Amino acid sequence: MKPVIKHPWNLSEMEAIILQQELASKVIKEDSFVEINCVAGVDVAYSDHNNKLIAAIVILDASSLKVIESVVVEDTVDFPYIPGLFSFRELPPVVKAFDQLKISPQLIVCDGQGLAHPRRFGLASHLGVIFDVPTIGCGKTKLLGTYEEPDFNRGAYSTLDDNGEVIGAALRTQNNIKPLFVSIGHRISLQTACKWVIDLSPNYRLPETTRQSDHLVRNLLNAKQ
DNA sequence: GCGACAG
DNA sequence: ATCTTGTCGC
Repeated sequence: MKPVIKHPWNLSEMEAIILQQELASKVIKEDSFVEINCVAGVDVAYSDHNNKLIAAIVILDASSLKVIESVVVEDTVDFPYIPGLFSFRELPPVVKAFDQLKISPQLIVCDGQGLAHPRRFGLASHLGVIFDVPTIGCGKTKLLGTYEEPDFNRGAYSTLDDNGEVIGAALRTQNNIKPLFVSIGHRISLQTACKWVIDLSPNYRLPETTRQSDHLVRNLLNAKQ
């Protein structure tokens, strides 16, 4: 699977911000897909000693949640961690990993925000726009915005707001645990995104997709030490 | 100026 | 992300 939009990644901070502003206009904030059979989960881990990132993608069958394909890629990092420019650090190895996949998913679940971003273009939106595939942003913590504590039962949610604009939701994926911050990535509405995240999180805080890819990268890191 | 700040 | 200390729940 290859990106529809190609652009350089080795940009200055200012160039990266300008590119985000250009690409942000391409984000589709409504449901725009036909059928979702396979869902991909993406996660990236950091190799301690060397200067490497490890990206893992897992593809699950949408109805059974069984893993049907997975790929792990190790790559160098050159972009620093800057809040708001996260995708320029973590997406290059993710794009390489997608290139090796046989199956093309109809939905991608990301560990990182989508619209819940200062320029409304977090990692999930960035990935969705360059591949033109529906994506959902899932953050364990928020980047910005305010929210009311949602009810404590699984499925309860409250909106994440920034200057009166709804940019995402604080969604309780399991009873009595911290909410997950869900936002639109691309080609999906917030309502549909939350519905998918609940369906993909039967036993865990994170969706099974990102949980499985998290396991993959951790196993590889442990095997190397 | 001060605090906050996806991973 | 990773590390650490203390607390609570299973």
